[in-house]
Amino acid sequence: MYMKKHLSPEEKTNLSHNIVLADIFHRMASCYRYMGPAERFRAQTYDNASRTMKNLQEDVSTYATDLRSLDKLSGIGEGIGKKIIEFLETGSIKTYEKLLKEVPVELLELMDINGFGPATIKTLHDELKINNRDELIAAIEAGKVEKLKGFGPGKIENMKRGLKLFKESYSRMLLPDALKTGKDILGTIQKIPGVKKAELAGSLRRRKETIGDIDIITIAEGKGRKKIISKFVSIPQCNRVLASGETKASFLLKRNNTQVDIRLVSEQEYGSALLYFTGSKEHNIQLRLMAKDKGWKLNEYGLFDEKTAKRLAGKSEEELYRMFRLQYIPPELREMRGEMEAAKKGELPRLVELKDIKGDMQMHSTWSDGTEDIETIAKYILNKFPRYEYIVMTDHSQSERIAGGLKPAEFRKQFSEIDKVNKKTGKDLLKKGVEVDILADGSLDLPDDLLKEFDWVVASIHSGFNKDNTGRLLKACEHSSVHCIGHPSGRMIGKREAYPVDWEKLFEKAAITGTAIEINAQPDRLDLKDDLVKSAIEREVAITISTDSHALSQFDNMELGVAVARRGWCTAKNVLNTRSWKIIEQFKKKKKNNAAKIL
DNA sequence: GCCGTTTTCGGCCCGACTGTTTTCAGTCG
Repeated sequence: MYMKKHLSPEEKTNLSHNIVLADIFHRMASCYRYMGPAERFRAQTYDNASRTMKNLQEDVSTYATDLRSLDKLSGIGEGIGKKIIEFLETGSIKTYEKLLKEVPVELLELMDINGFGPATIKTLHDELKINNRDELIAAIEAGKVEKLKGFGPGKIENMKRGLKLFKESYSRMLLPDALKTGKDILGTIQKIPGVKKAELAGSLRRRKETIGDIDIITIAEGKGRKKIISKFVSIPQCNRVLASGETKASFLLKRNNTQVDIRLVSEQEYGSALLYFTGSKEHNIQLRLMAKDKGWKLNEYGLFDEKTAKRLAGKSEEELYRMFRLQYIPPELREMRGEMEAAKKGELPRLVELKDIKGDMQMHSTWSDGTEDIETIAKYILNKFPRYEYIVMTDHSQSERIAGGLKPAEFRKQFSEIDKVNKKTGKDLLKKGVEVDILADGSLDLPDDLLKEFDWVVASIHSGFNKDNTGRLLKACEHSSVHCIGHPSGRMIGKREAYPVDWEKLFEKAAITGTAIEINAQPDRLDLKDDLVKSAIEREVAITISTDSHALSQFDNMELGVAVARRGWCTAKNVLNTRSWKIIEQFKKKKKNNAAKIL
C-alpha cells in the first residue's frame, strides 16, 4: 500500500503525476473507444478520470494514502484507484502497457484530431494498414482513401484540414502547460549552488499562446560555471542532453521531449542576454538596426561602441531601452506591432495586470456542466481571491443539452440559490448571469423577459459554425439584454479553427451598442486572440476577461486571460472587470439605452 | 469502469451537424 504522510514543499509544487496520469487515462480512453461500441462506457469513464486528474488542486500522491481516499475523487473507483496506486508505486500501469500492444499509440494520437473518430481510424487501419499520420498522408495523396466506402471528398477534405492543424500544433505546448513546466525547471535551477539569478525568457516570457521550447537565462560568474552546467543537465526532468558547454546547455525533457535551453551570463550581460533571448526575433533585429545607426553594436553580451568596443549598457533591459531613448517595452508587446513607434513617442499603454482584476465574468456550476456547487465556488473565491468583489455565475441555457443547459424555470430556482449563498456568506459576491446560446438565426435561447432579470448576460455561439456567424453575432449585440459576446471566434487551439467572422463589422457594432467582447482564458481557447483584442480596443470596444471555469483549479487561468489582454495592448481601463460592479452597472445602462436607439 | 433515497445490476446526458447517403453512420460537445 502506498503510504506517505508528509510531503516536501518541492513535491507539493510538482504537479507532474497528475499530468502524466491524465495523459495515460486519456490514451486508455482512446484505446477502449477504438475497440468499439461495447467499450464506449469504459472509455467515457477513463476520460472522466483523466479530467479529474487534470483538475486536481494538489498532486494525486497527497490523496493516494489509500483506496478509500482516492475513491472520494469524482469518477475514481476501485479499478482506477488501484491503477493510480500502481502508477505511484511502480511508475507504470500494466493494463495500459497491454492496451498499447493492441492499439498503436500513434493511432490514438490521430483520434485527438478533429474529424477523426474511432470508426474512421479503425477503417483506415483495417482496410489500408495505416498506423500513423505519415502513412495516412501518403495514402490520401495516393488516392487510396477516397476508394473506401464512406470516404467522400468532403470527409477527405475535412481530414486534411485536421491533419494540417495537428501538424502545426504538434511540437508546441499550450501556454499554461509551458508555464507550469518552465516554472518547475526554473525552481530546480534556482536551487543549484552558484546560480545567482534565473529567469524565463523566449516566447514563454512574451506569453505566446503556444510555446516551442523553454529558454532560461541565469547569472553565474567565472570558475564555478562548468560545475553548474553539469548540474543543469543532470536535473531529474532531463531526458537527453543535446549540448553542454561553458556558457550554455540544451536538453530534452522527459515528459514530452520539449527542448530547454539554458544560458549562463555575467551580471553585466544579464539585461542584454534577457533581451536577446526573449525576442521576438523581429523586435531584436529592429533594435540592432537602431544601434548600428548610432554607431553601436547590440548583441547578447551587451551594447557596445562599434569603434572603441567600449561597453555602453547591458546590465538591465531598462538601461538598454533607455539608451535608445525608448520607453521600457514589456515582453508581451515585443512583436513588432507598433511598439517601437509608440515607445519612441512615450505612448506605450500601461498594461493591465493580474492584480487589477476585480472579478470573474464567466463560470459554470453543477447547475450545468461545472464540477462544483455554487456555495463551494463562493467560499473558494472568498478564500483564494480575496480581492475579487464579484463573480458572475453563467451556466448554460437550454439548447446546450449536453452541458446540462438550464430551462427558464431552473434559472429562477438558481436565482434564489444565489441569493441564499450571498446571504449566508454575508458578501454580495455572486452575480446572476447566463451564457446564453446564440441560435442559428441569431436569436437567443431564452425569452426576453427572463434575460432582463440577469445581472450579466454572455451570448455565445456553440454550434452551427457554418452559418452566417457575423450576422448572428451582430444580432446578439443589438439585443438590449446582451452585455457580452463569449469566446467570439469559437477556436480551439490546435483542434478547431475559428469560424469566419467579419471582425471589423463586429467591433464596430460592439462599440456602437456598448457590448463587451470576452477574452476567454480557457487554455485551449484564449479567445479573443491577442491581435484581434488590439483591433477591438482601437475601436473602443470594452473587454472582459473570464476564466469560464468549470472546476476550482481553473480560476487560476485568469493569469492567461490577462496575458492575452497585455499582448493585445489592454490597459486596466480597457478591461471592464478591473472596475467596481457599480461601474459595470453604468456600462449596462448605457448599453440598454444604445440598443433602444438602434432598434 | 463508475455509480446508487429506483444501490450490487443495469444504466451510462442526447440532439445537432456533416457528409454520406436516400435513411444513416460518425463525430462533436
